[in-house]
Amino acid sequence: MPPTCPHNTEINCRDCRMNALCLPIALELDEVDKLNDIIRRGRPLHRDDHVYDMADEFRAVYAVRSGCIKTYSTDNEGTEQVTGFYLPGEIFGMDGIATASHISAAVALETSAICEIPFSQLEDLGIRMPSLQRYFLKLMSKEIANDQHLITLLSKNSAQERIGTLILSISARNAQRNLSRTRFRLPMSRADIGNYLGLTVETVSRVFSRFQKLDILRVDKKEIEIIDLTRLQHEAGI
Amino acid sequence: MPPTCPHNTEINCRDCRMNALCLPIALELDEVDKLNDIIRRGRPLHRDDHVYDMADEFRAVYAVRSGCIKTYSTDNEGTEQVTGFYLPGEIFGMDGIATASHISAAVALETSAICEIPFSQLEDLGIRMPSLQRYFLKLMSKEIANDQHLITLLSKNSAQERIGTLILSISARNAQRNLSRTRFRLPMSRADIGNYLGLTVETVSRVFSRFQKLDILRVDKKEIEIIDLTRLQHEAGI
DNA sequence: CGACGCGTTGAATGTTGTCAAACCGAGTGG
DNA sequence: CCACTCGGTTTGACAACATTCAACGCGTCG
Repeated sequence: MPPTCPHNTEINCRDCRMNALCLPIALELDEVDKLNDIIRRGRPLHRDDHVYDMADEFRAVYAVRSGCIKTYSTDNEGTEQVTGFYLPGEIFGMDGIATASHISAAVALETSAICEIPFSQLEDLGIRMPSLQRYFLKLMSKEIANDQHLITLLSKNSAQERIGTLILSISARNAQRNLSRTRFRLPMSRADIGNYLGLTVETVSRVFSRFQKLDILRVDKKEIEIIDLTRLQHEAGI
Repeated sequence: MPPTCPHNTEINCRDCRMNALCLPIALELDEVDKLNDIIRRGRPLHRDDHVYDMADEFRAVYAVRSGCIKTYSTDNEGTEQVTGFYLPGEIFGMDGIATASHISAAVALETSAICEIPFSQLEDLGIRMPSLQRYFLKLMSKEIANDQHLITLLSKNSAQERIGTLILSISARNAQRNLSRTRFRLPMSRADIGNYLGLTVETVSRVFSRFQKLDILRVDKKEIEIIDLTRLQHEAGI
């Protein structure tokens, strides 16, 4: 395996191809090495492997190196609420800080590699490296901002707008990683999309069909091609 | 004015009647004094006075000492999304950390007193007082948890359940401040409630009427009395 | 007094959910 | 090799809940 292969356990932050998106972006090179020293990289996760479960003790936050992680919570009646999809370069697991135990679960949607960042060590490092501390606060604040965008989406927008917005979000995040903005594979099922956006599977399916009929998207199972980006933005209300 | 009057500008954290809910809860007495030194208390805000506007430079976070603060964001078409209601003892304004400018606005719903906590000084203090740093991270994490509860509410619950849950939330937060759990005044308008919960004013009004007809609530404009708490919890899906 | 903001109520409309059926591809076992 | 199941997806018909549009009541303030 070349050193930059995302599934490689031996990789370090300095060489990781995500270091322009991930925590290292805030750090000087020597600081990156200190961060690298506390990070634990396990073997790749397979589909349906859990990173943590609801109510698990909170010990670490995580960075996605490859694949896709879904976070969700379950209420007392057992119904799931998907709270986020995390792509390479993104950090998840910050929900547990307040209560010392996770209020959501995290599961791999496909074969994924993640970096585990033990929180107590990250806190210690933050005290010695204010830029890291500040960047971590920024990350949490960004998480709040994301959640509030989702709240607005759920509160104000139609099924079509919600789904259009999600596709555009994934497209933009792919572009950040120098992947195609217009052709990609959705890592999540229709059920996950519907759950995340407060819609039924049937509605999700119908909206995909409508977008296809309107020549805005070409949809083949999970493969998506955005044919008319402008019109998709318009239908998404952007 | 007695020293504990919530509108008193001269009050300090040590004597503030909210110190069992607010940031001081994490601190030793001498640390509270250090925190107190950086806090700025302006004159009380009146209804519709803004604490900050969208896109204002992020300089501070804020604690509510009395009254009620509403946060909201506005999209490019000018439609508002209410993102939160903050009661005494609660902290708001953390949305701006990521972007250095606020992504929402904060406005007083009634005469309110707030404490301004300059963020750069809070950061400095946090480096010297790890317990403060940790508690602030907890606060942000709690904000994330709140947002995710709202996401679930919007995504999965009916109008009746959403409104019931909001009333129960305000009731519980009142109880924390040793106010009545069953009789209180809603500080926000029907429009704000609807906006927050993704419903129209008419729907909010209808649900209040239904709860009243079912002898679960007694509603008189903004005055609320919870007559049957158990049944309200049931209707709210709890 | 009249205008206005806010809240309530009614009737009609519509988007989305529910229920049911069928499809499709992948994997399994006879 | 084929029939089979199974999960995920699609489509249709119908029902339900919330929205929309409209009217009205009530209190406040100029």
